[in-house]
Amino acid sequence: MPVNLKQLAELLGLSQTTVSRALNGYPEVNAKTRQRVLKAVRETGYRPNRAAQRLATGKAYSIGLVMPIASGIGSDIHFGEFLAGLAEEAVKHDFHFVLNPSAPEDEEATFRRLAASGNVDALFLAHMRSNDPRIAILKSLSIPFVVHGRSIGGPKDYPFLDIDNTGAFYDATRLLIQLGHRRIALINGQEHLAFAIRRKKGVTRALKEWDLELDETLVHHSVMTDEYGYRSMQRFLKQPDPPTAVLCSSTALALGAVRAINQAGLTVGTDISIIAHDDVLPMLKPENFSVPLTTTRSSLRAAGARVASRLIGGILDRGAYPDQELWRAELIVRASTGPASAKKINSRKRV
Amino acid sequence: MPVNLKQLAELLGLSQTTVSRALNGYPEVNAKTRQRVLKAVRETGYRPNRAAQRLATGKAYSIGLVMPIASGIGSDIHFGEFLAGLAEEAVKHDFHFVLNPSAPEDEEATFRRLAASGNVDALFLAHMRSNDPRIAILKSLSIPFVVHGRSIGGPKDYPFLDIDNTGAFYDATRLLIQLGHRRIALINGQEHLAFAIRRKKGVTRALKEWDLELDETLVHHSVMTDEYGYRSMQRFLKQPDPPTAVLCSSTALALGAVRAINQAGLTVGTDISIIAHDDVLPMLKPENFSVPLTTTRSSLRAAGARVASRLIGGILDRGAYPDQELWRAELIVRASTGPASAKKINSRKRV
DNA sequence: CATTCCTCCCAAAGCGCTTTGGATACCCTG
DNA sequence: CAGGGTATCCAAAGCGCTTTGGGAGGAATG
Repeated sequence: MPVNLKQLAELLGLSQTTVSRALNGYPEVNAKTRQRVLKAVRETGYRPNRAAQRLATGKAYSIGLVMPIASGIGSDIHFGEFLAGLAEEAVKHDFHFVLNPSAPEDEEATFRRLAASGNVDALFLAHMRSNDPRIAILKSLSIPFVVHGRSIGGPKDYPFLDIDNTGAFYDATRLLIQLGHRRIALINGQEHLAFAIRRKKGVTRALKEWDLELDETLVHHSVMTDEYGYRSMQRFLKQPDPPTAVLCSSTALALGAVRAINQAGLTVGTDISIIAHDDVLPMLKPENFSVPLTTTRSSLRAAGARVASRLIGGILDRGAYPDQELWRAELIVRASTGPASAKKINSRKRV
Repeated sequence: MPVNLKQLAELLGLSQTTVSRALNGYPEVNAKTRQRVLKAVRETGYRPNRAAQRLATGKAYSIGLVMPIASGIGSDIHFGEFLAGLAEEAVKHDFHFVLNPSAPEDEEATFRRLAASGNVDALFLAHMRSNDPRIAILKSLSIPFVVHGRSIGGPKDYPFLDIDNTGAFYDATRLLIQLGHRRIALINGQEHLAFAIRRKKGVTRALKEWDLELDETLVHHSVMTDEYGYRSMQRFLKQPDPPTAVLCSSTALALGAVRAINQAGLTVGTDISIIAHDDVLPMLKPENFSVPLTTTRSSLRAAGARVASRLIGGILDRGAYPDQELWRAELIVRASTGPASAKKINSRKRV
């Protein structure tokens, strides 16, 4: 038997209007009265009825999530982690989700349906590609949205939260170069994804500053699972002139890469250096690697929470959030990076 | 400018009452009238306002999801797949989700809060353990729920959807035994999870029928990732008397196991047989393995959809669903199973 | 023919909140 | 002391649906 606004108002000897206004921060209510109201709320445990608020305000108090069910995305470990961040924040504000599993070819229709339904106040978007067409669609539907990541090319006037992928991989590459590495490999995410393109750009840029060039045979793109990390590294090591250092776009990839390295009889950090991007997945901590991993770190869950904050803030029009945010990833040096070994790697394999 | 009930009623020259009843399947409305109403709905594209329905009925039209954020569960690939099934069905009925990320120790509090909030009509529960305490909690909160999986021990009178894990692994083991295998290994999910316990039981039972015993050194429990499959298999192969067949609790585990097998210079299907449980993950199809995988198959996404159906059906009290369902997994024989090789496996390694 | 019983429909009262459009009292100006 | 602000509060009208409590009309019953 939760108490409702009417009862609360009676209890206080006030009108519903005043109580409502006190709670929603309107100015035309005496400070003392507001305190009384707040106190009564605490004592009675009053919680406004969301259904009634929805009806009265026309807001849905929920955010739409188009869940990609394409191969290797929806079931991706990163998705769950980001979602946890989103949900963590949403639950604080009593926001709901409308989860829409959707194949890539149906996405546009899904957006339209969702926008027209009035069931969501805002949408969230991820897995940006270059010239991603979804941004234009969402704009034309004039429904608020926040993108996680950034497209490449096309208009830039849309709200997003991204990390500085170029910068992160530039920094990482720079570190490797300073340690004397010249043959640097990259095990990256899928080629069409914006973050992967930017990370590669970061590597290229750093190399160019030292008059080095990125060897395309030392770049692999794939779904970011441990298995592909293993395969890629294995193939790199088989090359006539294998890399002395490798950058991985995720700790999962790094896990596989490390295994391939060990299996080749090499040691991470001395024979070959490795830096991974760390999304701070609870199940895959870089400090727990047999050789603790040097990483560029940025919490995916924190990003999820922040996106949720911005979406919710926008809906409640509380507080002014920046429209575009670019988070800088931290470069954290651990034991997996060391000076380029003089020893020729392939010679080892012939033992 | 969506049309609402009032306008629709005016358009039809009927009262809101009658239109509402026509739409909600009440008997006291003439069949012809109902047809007229339905036709008008189609033409106008009328969709009842969910917020208003919520308020009027007191139902939330949404289901609560306690998302485990414990290590290796929330970010599990299987979670995403199940969730996609849930959402797929929910979206058809315009149901929302309340996602609650929660650490295991906070789960009880989360349940209470959720039940008291009135924000959800029903809850969904998964990752059953033996004597899982959460069932009793949910019962005491008297909120409808459906469990995916089943506890082991404790009262059995709660609604669930499970697959016959014991049966599936019994069948699989039987097949292996019939093919002449005697040393059979099991790479299983985490030890405390009910499905893993049951699968092991299935193996044990089948072996016992042939007067064989499950060698505990041939059983590994772990998070079901490709990496652990690899590690487990590697260790099995190093044993003095390695298995000639192995059962994997997921295709991800099998992926790793296959790699270990190949790496040892052995061939799947001839030197060593392998059967995996297949949750039908779009990114990991058993038929696409280098040697197509024999599996026990049961779609996780279908299970998600079914659980959603039952939850939603229960809320709308439409249709009678069985309270407890046990799905039988299909045993699908492909090329990864063959007669036990006469060749001693370890001898190969010494070449 | 009077009565009862269906069948089919309607008016109106909520559900619990927000918001509009005043009121009232008090304080300042000039 | 009249006129104009200002600060603070309230009554009531929705939001769009469901549901209660009839009520009219015709068929069936006695």
